[in-house]
Amino acid sequence: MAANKKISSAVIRRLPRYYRYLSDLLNMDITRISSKELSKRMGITASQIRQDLNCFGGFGQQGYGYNVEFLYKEIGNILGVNDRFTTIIIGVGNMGHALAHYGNFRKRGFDTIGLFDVNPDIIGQEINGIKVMHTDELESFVQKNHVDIAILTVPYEQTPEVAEKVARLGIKGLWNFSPMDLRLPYDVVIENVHLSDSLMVLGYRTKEKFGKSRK
Amino acid sequence: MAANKKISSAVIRRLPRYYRYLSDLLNMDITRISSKELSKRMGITASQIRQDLNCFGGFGQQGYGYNVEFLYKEIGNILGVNDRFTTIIIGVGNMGHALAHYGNFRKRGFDTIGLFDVNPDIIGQEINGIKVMHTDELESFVQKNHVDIAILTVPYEQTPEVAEKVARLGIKGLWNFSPMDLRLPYDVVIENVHLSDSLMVLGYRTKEKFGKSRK
DNA sequence: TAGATTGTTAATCGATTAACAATC
DNA sequence: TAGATTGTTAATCGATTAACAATC
Repeated sequence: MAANKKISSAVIRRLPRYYRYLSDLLNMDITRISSKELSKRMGITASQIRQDLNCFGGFGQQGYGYNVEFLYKEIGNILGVNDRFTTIIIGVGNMGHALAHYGNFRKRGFDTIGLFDVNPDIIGQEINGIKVMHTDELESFVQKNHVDIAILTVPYEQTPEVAEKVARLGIKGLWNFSPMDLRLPYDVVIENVHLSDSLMVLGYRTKEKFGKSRK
Repeated sequence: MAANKKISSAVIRRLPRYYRYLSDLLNMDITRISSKELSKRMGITASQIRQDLNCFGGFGQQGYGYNVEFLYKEIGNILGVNDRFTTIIIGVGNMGHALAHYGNFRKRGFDTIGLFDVNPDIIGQEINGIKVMHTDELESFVQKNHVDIAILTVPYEQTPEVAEKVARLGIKGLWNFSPMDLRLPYDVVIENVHLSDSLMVLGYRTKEKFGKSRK
């Protein structure tokens, strides 16, 4: 039976990964799995799997392992898949556009309910049944609709300003795609997606492993 | 003077972040910075900064700190910004499209030299001066052009197959946007960008911190 | 029951932080 | 020179792994 110690960031970041693997197992009609077998599939230790899961509860059974469907649902609940988070996308450029089209988020518990931009060419366009509104309408929209998470895909220079505005309106989660670390004087959870950082790490590792000769 | 011990993943992942902050300092015409001052800006300890940098060399000077421009260039070199990595994008859907347009990669050392898709409506389109080719032309393209990194933005089901093809052609770096962990029987460096995972972590943290009442 | 596998405690490993001598 | 700040070693902290009693 799990205690409620502070759960570390490392553990939390592994949860979506467990969720994906369990989803795959379900699709393969596998009904039970041991930490040992799962460890082989995921490339992590069985010990870590059991430790991680026991942060949240005893989901397994001695001598049996874990019931895949049960564990899948439990992790889904921990992650809030059934809580349904409402999201808005601010900045419907190429990246915002791509995210608006990405169907996978819905399966994971996120419903996009608003799109915002300042470009008149884009405003009024409909994506996945949602009309792009002018960012000026953001405030009244947020007053009428509960918004959990704002996805920020605005140009670099505008990011701090828009982020502050969003935080001031009381939105509690912020998914930031700009290559800057936001720090806000508001009580907001921020998750950064620094794509260039990720690419640079890949470049470094490729170079480190295979060298880099050509210009 | 740094030894050449194995540099940990944690350190490497911080390099692009240092690079960004140094770039900002340069833009603010700040010529020197101490680890203490940088630590305040970045929200990490000065000790960590000095430890990290000393994995690669003694870039500072006692009593002075670090020369911003020099350090910026050194980290740039470590990351390979001047080595110029060539990249191709496979799958020019919404995400591939967004990445093809994203100018930031060039500044960080990456040149997109090829775009590939199988959709006849997309093939022949030009993005940033590059024509989208059919994926069938991939092999001959890679034989004629040195490609360091393949960016995979193909649909979920096709990802393993395309990844394998790319690896077989000798491409050494693979940036994967599909929500699956690729494992290949080839010597390839893989960096995953699991956007839904990141969003789920944000959802979890928002819920954890502020609760989640509404459906 | 015997075998398997969990939940959990203890041991290990690695990363972060603190401290300080070296030195600009 | 005196003050500041690095580079680096040592101490601490936290995360991962190992071990095993509990138990299905």
